[in-house]
Amino acid sequence: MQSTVLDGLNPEQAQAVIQMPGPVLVVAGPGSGKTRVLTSRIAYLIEERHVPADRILAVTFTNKAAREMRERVDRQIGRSGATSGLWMGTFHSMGVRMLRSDPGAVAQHLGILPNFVIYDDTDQQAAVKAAIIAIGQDPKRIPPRRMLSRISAAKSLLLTPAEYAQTEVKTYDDEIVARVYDGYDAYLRRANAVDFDDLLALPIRLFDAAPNVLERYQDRFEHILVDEYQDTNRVQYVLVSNLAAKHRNLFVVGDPDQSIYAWRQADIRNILDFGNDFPDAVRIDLEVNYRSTARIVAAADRVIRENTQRIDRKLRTDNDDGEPIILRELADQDHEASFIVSEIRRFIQREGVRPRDIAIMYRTTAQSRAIEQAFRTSDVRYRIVGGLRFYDRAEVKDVLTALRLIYNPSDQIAFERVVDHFPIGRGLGPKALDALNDWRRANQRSVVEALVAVETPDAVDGGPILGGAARNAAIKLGQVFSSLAAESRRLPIVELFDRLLDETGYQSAFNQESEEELNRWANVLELRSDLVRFNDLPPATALPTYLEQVALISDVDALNDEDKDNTVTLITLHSAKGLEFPIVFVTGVEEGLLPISRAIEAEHDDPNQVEEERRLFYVGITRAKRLLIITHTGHRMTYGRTEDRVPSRFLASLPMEHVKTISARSPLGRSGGAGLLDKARQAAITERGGFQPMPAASLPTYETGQRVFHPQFGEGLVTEVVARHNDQELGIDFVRHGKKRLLASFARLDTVEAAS
DNA sequence: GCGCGACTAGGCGGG
DNA sequence: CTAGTCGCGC
Repeated sequence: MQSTVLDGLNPEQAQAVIQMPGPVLVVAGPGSGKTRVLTSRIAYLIEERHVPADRILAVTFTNKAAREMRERVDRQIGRSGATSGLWMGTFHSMGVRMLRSDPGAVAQHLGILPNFVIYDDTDQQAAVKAAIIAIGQDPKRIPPRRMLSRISAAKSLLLTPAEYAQTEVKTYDDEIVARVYDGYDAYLRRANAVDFDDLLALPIRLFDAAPNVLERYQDRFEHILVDEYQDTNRVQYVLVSNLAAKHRNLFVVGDPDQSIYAWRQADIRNILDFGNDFPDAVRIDLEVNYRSTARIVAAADRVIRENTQRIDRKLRTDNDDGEPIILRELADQDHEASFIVSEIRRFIQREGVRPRDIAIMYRTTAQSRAIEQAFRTSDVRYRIVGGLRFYDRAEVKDVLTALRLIYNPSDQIAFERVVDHFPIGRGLGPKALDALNDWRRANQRSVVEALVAVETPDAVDGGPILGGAARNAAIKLGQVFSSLAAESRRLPIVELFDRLLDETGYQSAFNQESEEELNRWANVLELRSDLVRFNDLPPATALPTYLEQVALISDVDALNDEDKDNTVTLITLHSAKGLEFPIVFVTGVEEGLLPISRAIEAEHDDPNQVEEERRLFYVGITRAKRLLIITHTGHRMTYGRTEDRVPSRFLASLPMEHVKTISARSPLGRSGGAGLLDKARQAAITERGGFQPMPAASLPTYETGQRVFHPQFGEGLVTEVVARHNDQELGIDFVRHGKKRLLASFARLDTVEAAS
């Protein structure tokens, strides 16, 4: 049978598509066509093996990847809806779906009611903080952030608070973690909330308590496919191997060299030890890179080969050499930013490059600010992936949180946010909140029930006792939220939204005179139009569906495809995994940033962290298809302090025969000069106890035949040098702009040190 | 209980 | 630098 889904695949790819039954591990290098293999395999299962779509589970790293993969399979099969019934999504969306599918069992065995909400990072921190205070500790001495990552690590090992306390506590610090974990867990259960780790761990607990639920899934999922397997953690491994235990058709794809989430408890052993975990597994290597030029592939290969924790293999490609990799040193982050923007303008204007084909990558989100600034004063449009998400803006989060409280009246964090941020919460301070909270806990009621009981004391338990202003505020709040909760079951969601804003007086919190506040109000209205898409759903399901979608959305998911043609992408190296662009800038490749200082500090005890940083650089390099530009600076401002920067150690492994190096050599006349000159000036200041004019001798001198780089005209060759008192007049033949005559001191030239 | 200015501490990545 | 907390006067 000649199959169309195998057309155009190389032998290894084709084998990966058809290899079955049993476990399969595909080790797929960057650009080796792994997405294509995944979609082809799904199409093959459905079309050739006649596996019903609803008996396939495919796990992806982002929702966006799931969406795109589904579209591709549909297209490949040539029949829309061919994949309906197929489970495709992230581990987290799969987890929440499982918890929603068996509300009875979930309530009975896990004590979680069907209207549970998902806590995001901010909510989690607030809950941890409450737990720290509850055990009589000071959140300033015990940072919630640190506690949370310890708790997350414990959950990723499937340890309950009791198990953690019993087996993991060795120091006083561990003891604190154990107690905070216990309090945090209780807090979440009281609020009928789950966190991201719960979405993975709770299904497993459900399977333990109700084996029939697990069996149902085991029977159903004849084929399970997992993408980005190198970034799965212990819980995800347990989940997947449980689900695949019956049919054993587990197909995982990954690249150990692109494992960049160890900090999130991803365990590289999942992929390295796949053969031990599943002894009958077939391993297939995809090593041919179809994405990048040969120079880029060579650079990637050389960079990653320095790591010790890896499977030894060599990347290959049949692609052309392409253009040299550009390694550019700049004075500081502003110079770096303006260089990037001027290069991009040149690409767009002179070479007809589409903005969507360009990406700028960086290690930390803070680095995007300077670049964004440079874009703002240009005519080039850009978009930032990550950073402050729309849904994280204070005003948007306020309204979302209030919607959450309508849906789940036990949501303590949501309640406290409403009290703090809505006009209707005025009058309720810490004392009143304590009284409400004490009553609620003692009587096992929701926060909204506590509010209602203030006015109409419970026949059995009485009600919370509040005085004066607090009492009135609590009564009002109780009325509004209990009536909104009742309305939510019959009103279309947009009307519910309007009622919420109306009855909480939220609009009056914005000063309509101030431009900034009007802007924030506009965001609230944008949220409203976001809701319109859900307005046709039955009122009972619209709200939970919407809240869930917002909770599970990732930065990359939010990547707005509408105007992608006209925008350059600014993205962190982490978010860039899985994407590709013809032109890629990897910026800030400096010690302390890439590798990040924390990894360097830990290097002595744990070299793995620096290795992960190297993999991150590798991920960045391998995103580029045609042209790779790497930048680093001589000094950089961090927290208002300017620090000298040293080029990253990773740059040493670049194959110099494929790299064109341009280092900063900043003549007078440019603010914030770089490198040598600046150091000379620094020395002059310290030695003579004050600023001295630079001696004329330190002006850069040029010679004919020298290659130079101009921020506007690009690369050129010095053809003529005429001495002019303390300066030089230069004749330069620019590659793209022809001959120009420039004065050395004003030309802002850099020298090109190595060319190819 | 609220709103303001002063202060300090964090210092990365994200479903 | 920036966000979040503290402590004051109202």
